[in-house]
Amino acid sequence: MMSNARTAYHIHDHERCINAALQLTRDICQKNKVNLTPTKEQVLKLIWQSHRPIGAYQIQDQLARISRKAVAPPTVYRALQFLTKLGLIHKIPSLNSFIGCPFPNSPQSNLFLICEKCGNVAEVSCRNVDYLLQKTCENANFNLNSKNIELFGLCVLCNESKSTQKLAID
Amino acid sequence: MMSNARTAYHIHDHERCINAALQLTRDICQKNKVNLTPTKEQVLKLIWQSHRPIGAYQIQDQLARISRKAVAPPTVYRALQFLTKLGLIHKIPSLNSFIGCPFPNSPQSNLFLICEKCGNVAEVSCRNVDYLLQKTCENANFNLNSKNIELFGLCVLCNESKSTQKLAID
DNA sequence: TAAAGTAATGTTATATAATAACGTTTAGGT
DNA sequence: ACCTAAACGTTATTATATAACATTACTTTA
Repeated sequence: MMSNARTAYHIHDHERCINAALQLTRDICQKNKVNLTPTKEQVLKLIWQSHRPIGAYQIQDQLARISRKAVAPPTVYRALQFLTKLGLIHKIPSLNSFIGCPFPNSPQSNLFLICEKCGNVAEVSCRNVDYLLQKTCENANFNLNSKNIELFGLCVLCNESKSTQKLAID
Repeated sequence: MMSNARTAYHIHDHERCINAALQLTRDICQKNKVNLTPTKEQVLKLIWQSHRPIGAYQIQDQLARISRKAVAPPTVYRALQFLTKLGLIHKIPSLNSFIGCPFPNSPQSNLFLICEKCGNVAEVSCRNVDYLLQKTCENANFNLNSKNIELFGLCVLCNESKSTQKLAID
């Protein structure tokens, strides 16, 4: 089982998360012979600025601020599509927003642990879950291709300080 | 394990699905002492017209046609919220659309088997999956509240006739 | 190096999905 | 008949996403 729940839900050196993601991204782009343009890299960085998923239009705003010029939605959505195809980011459909993938090379598909209080999302990659879901689908004669698994609840920190903590906002 | 995959993905007497859903709905509304108004019942029927999820604006169109007058989005969304709260329908976030719940009384949360070809969706309620996900969350110190599990693939029929079948549209 | 090709980006418009805010109607209860 | 609360209507707006086409920039090869 792989998971970034330990870092995502605790105080940590987030620069390391960002750098790791960037490095992985560059590797993967090179392997796939695709071009990581400045805009795309900037979008990736914006997504990785925290462990909270970010919406396309928030990205648009921030990108416009950084680049000091107007940015239209297609620019953002193109970058999002590019990064999604490579497995570098994921869309969380129930939140209409996007999060960086901590282990884009993982063969398993991923669960999202979505903290309803602080908004942070951790990703878990688990063979047992994959196996059981595969079996469940076979029972139903369903030929499984892909999954989106969103689990909502409270992360460690928010759970410990249920009443005192507020929704963390940048 | 409960599942409506057998009916959802096969030719069947769909009137029975509709009637069962209506009966359950009336029971549940009575139990909860809430009022199933004609509009809400009509929306439920529209959602249950097939095993394919339907969007809010499709519901709007059809509702307007049936009632022979203009229907605004809030009317639809109110009905959707009402039915969702009672567990009678589910939103499938990745499709921005809504599907009737075949067993609203089930204590487990549900998996959606989404056929990417015909668009039909079956629901599966499975204790093992629930248990394993609960355990997985405990490992991550995550206090699980609710889930959205969307599985994409091919249903029996579409899988058997991969090349011949088209996307079924009403 | 000029021309052609292709990848990336810009631009404008529009489609699609959801909600806010407030006014009106209507169905019981007294 | 009158009051109240729930349901519904209405208008406007916000949020999310994509279509279609123009332009730029980079590459490659004649």
